[in-house]
Amino acid sequence: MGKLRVVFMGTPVFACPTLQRLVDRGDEVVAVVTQPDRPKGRGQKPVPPPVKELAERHGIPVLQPARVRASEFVDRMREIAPDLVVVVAFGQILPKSLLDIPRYGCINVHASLLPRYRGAAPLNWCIINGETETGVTTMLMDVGLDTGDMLVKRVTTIDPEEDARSLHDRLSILGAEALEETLELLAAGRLSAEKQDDSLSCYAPMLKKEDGLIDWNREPVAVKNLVRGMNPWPGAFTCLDGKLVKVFRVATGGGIGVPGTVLKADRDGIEVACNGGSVLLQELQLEGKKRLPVRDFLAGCRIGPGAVLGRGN
RNA sequence: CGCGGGGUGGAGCAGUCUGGUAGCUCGUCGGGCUCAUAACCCGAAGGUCGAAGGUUCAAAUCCUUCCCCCGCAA
Repeated sequence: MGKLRVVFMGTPVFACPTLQRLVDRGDEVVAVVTQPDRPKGRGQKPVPPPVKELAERHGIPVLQPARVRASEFVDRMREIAPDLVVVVAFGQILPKSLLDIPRYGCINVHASLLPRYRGAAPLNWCIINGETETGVTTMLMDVGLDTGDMLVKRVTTIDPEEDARSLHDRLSILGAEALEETLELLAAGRLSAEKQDDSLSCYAPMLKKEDGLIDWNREPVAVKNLVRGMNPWPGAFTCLDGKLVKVFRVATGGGIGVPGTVLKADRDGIEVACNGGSVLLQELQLEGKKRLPVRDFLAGCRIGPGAVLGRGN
């Protein structure tokens, strides 16, 4: 098999290691497709996606269609005529007309062990649900959402203290490795596809802001999993005096009290009662303020036993 | 021009509306107590109040411009 003409489609940081791997391998990446520059952050200035910046550093032509379904874009892809399309966290659904273009199809790197956690935010939901194991799966894309036949899997364990940032970084590397293995198998003619068992599937929808609201009526470990799974983005949160407080790190404790009530506040953390135990807030951020370790947080913000979190807003 | 909060000793904050000696909780350093300590007691050092200009007898505080940080929204 000769050198493949590859088109890479991806958008956020998660996709970068895989693109970088393709470049390092010497694959012929003839174009990179990514989402349009979008207004971001304060000031709403349009910001280029991380994949675009990486592609430009390597001198790869970048396409940023608002809608990949648009016929102009599909036509453009037909002109480019790639042998293979690699998709990692692109952010748009590919229509059949596009999937049919490359001879070897469209291969997607997905951040879960399919068929579990299909969808946009698999790694966050894995942590939130307290999974102890996850991984990445490459698949031959079809028109469904993450329903394509599976090619290569890589498994990894989730440390009980690990948060979404750490898992994100690890899985983005694992994804690059899984894709590389997939391409090697493809080149060797030994790539085999396995159908997904739909009865075992579950979905991991895009995170919404309100998913981060801490429910103090849940068990300590559930609260901790939420905090881990939402760190660093979008962040688990609660309310104090009508103000938003983001919570980035907690430990579980054994204190008993009315859920949401502060039991004590010292250098070890702000201990908050929940269902059947307590949680110690160790890193938090008050609305409009900086993210702080609990020690610094308490230096300026007087909060003591009896205060109640989660009311208001 | 998307909306809003903020920049005050090393950290986090109060003080700004109603101009008039720079304050709190910590940390640091020195001393004391203690079997001991992250605990307690005594003492000390450390700040051109984000920057520049303006008003005033007098500006952290009022006015103007700029820089930086953060929450919301995307």
